[in-house]
Amino acid sequence: MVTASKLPARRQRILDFLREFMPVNGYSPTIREIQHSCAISSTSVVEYNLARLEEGGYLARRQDSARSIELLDGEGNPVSNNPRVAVVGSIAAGEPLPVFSAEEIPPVPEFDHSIEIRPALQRRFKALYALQVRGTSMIEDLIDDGDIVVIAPVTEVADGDQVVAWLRDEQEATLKKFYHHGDQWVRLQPANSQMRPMIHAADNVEVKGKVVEIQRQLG
Amino acid sequence: MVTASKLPARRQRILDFLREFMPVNGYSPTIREIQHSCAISSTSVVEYNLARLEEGGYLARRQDSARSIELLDGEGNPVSNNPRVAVVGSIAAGEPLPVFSAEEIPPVPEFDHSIEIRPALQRRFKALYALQVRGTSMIEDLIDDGDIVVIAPVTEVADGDQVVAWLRDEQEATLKKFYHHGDQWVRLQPANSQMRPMIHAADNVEVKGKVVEIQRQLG
DNA sequence: TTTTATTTAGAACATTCGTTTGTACCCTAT
DNA sequence: ATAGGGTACAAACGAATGTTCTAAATAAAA
Repeated sequence: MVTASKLPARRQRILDFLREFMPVNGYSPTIREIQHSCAISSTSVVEYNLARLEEGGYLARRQDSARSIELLDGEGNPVSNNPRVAVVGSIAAGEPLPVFSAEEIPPVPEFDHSIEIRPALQRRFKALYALQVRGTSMIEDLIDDGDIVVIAPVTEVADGDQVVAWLRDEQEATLKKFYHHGDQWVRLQPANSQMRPMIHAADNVEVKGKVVEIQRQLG
Repeated sequence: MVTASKLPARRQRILDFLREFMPVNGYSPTIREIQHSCAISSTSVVEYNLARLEEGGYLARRQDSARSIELLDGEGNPVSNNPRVAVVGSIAAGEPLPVFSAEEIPPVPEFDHSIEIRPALQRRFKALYALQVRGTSMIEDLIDDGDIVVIAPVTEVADGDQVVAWLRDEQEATLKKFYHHGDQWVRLQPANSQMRPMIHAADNVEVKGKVVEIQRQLG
């Protein structure tokens, strides 16, 4: 039985991470994945807290078995884990995206906002996240203001792909169509005839991922 | 693509074991568990056959990751209780839709084509189906030629909803935006300024459902 | 404060488990 | 027969991953 008492911060953070990770990925993280995602110095700390959580009825594990954590509900039944991805922020042409200020895609976003995705998507790509589109720079590709795009963090993209491009010098992320432009340059093209394509030095452009799904709010 | 050809006995046995083990346990067995359960002398034989099964589209695995086997169906989609809806046909302005010649939405379509949807959708609506859009009559609502729209078979719709409307007299189904037009009339409006709205007698228009999701094929 | 329980830390260990390599077997077609 | 593809075997490797131990730090209780 899950007691309602408050958990220590560390333990709560681990639990939060599990509740985010497992629906998104469809499988359990390893102890070391928990360790790194929760900024814990030792696997033994993770092990210790997992043991406490198991005692508390929050989860169950199999002995000696990799990726065997199962989240439980208040009655000790396994909780369903439909795939979700976190909406980690918004993106638009030229608008800075502080989330990407480092080079990493945020593994544990503080957002409590996530969207459900088709299970097929999570299988095709290792990690996914979502961004809400601001503005109509991709309107001719039928991506509207307010739409949510699901991003696969791939670095290899083909011409014409809709990509999240990180501009190193400008420290900005933008959603654009990607085209090679000679060897040393890339063209980032809005899907909006009122906006100009931007040519950038290839080494100033870091492709953070590409759009693999668009979700629109419908009545 | 899964070929219909018969598998070697060993390989079939492995597949059978997976299909029995995974739904029951909710997770994938390891190579060595397969090995022992199928009385195989070496892990490399399991590995070899798993590779063949993966090539054949029977399953998918993650590289270097324990317990990562996932079973797939004939279309490379996951075998699971993940919600799917049948793509029962295509729809466009003025184009007949024989599927609706009767009044029923086909509950168990013979189609071999279906798409996966977010589980949340299935929870919200009782029955769902999908149509592939032909033409650009809804382009200004960002529904493109080739897009697949998921339809919830509701009869009550609000002005502005994107609906599948069945025209009794014309025996046609069309995808349009729906507006009341006085008491006895409805206006079916394309989202395309080059096309005209159509005014119909209310009792000639049968709303078959409304669009609740749009899926677009992306690279 | 003193005492006790809880939590964190670091390191090493042991096992699990996917992967690779080399060889042999068994068919079928040439 | 022989060559080649498909399959099976055995062994070993190495990375991934759960486990354990000891000590220190911290929080809670007395």
